[in-house]
Amino acid sequence: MNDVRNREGGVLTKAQPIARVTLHEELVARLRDLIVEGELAPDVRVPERTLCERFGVSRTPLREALKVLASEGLLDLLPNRGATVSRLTQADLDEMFPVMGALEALAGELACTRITDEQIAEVRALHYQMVLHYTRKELPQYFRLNQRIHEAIMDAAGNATLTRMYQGLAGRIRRARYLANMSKARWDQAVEEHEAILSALAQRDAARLGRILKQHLQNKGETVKESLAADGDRLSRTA
Amino acid sequence: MNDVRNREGGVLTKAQPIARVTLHEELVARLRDLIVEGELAPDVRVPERTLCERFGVSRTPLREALKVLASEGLLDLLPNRGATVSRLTQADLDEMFPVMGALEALAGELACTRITDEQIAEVRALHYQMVLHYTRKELPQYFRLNQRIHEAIMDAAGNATLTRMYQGLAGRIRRARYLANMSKARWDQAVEEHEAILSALAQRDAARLGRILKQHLQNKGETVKESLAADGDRLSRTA
DNA sequence: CCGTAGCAGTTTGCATACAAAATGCAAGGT
DNA sequence: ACCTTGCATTTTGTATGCAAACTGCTACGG
Repeated sequence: MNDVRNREGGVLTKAQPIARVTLHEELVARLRDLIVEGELAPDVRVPERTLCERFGVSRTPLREALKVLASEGLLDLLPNRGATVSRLTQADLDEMFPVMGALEALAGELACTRITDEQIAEVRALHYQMVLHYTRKELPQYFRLNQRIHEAIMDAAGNATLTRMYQGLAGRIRRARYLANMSKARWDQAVEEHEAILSALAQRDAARLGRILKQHLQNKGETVKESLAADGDRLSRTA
Repeated sequence: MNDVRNREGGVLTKAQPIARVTLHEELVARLRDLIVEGELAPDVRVPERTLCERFGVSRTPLREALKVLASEGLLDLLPNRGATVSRLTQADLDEMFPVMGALEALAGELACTRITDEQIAEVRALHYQMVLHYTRKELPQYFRLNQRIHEAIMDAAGNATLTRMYQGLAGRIRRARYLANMSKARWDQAVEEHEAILSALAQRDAARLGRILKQHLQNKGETVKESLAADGDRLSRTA
């Protein structure tokens, strides 16, 4: 599919469009990474000039990138006073997790109606790999697999609009999750919930999967909250 | 609250920050209106120069605004080939209404847990005013009140993150609703659903309100779909 | 001693300038 | 007649320049 016929009737498989990325596009991606990974601290003014030198570009594309990131909520732009990484407060997180819950619950419900057996098998594979990391107490790998499972369900939902909103929110939350740890009890609970997620998905039980995911996200929120409370607020002081 | 004490102990009510709006900010708002109201047709290239002359600004702030609107999904930006208003396809709408349903359902549930009697009274007032317009078959006024009711519930939910995502999606959907009409049966049904919404909200029955709103949005989606099917696809050819 | 005013340096907002890419058209070839 | 090719024009992407706003410091006055 997606082939094209030229005049003589010969078939030309449509080539991948050459990836020509404009500077501002690239800058948006790079800056987003810097912010998510905490390299740029919240509330610290980052002069445009500094960033320009860092990336070797002029101010014009950089400013375009800043505007985009501000509209995504990662930066705050004060007129005539430049950009700061927006601080993620506890209140922000309290707001974000319920929204994530609603989006993921919808994704789960939609996924149940259209997921293929192959896709379920893939989620199952990811799941068991994740459980393996759990038994080995490998938290970073666990997180990575965890994220991939949620993304796989999101993909199976087949709703690009939903995915976009999910990714936007997930990107902001990830900043917090970078710092968060997990108590043993929470980790046990999360894995149990993932067992239930897999089971509901395999049975294509939309209502149940929706409920579980909503609860799962609420618990994730609690986990992050506990972790931050324990740590002291590292979100503020990360260099 | 939010007052500030100066050195002598006198109270200074914190004044509204002077609205100094930068050009690109203003441009984002104005362009958004042009797009939502259909003044700029989908898929038509709009050269930057034209817009610059229209607004009397240079290309720099205009381009910053274009990047933001593109990140909101209202524009498509093709490298070296400028901006076009993104076409709202039937498939897009099919994706958007379920997401709206999930967001509004969450808003309803949250609202039930924190809404005050005064806020309920206000929603009730809006509701009866809306019903009045319904009995008089005043569709535009009906739409306006309808929108305000949904926004009032959103406000009552007290979740700024949720509100932002809702507004973003609502802005895009509104483009379609501008053109949509309603059959008598659909209109009757919508008003009935709004009665149920008011009732559930007044009883602060979160679960029920959530279910009703989700269904309500699904029906709205069906209504728009029918309307577009009847009209032929006006979204494509609006001048 | 504290507080304010004024000034130099910095930073931002916007306009303009220039290079690369795309578009449209006309001339030439098949 | 159609398709290709090359060139002039338009449009976009990025860099630079300039004026206005902000920042921090010093000096002056109470």
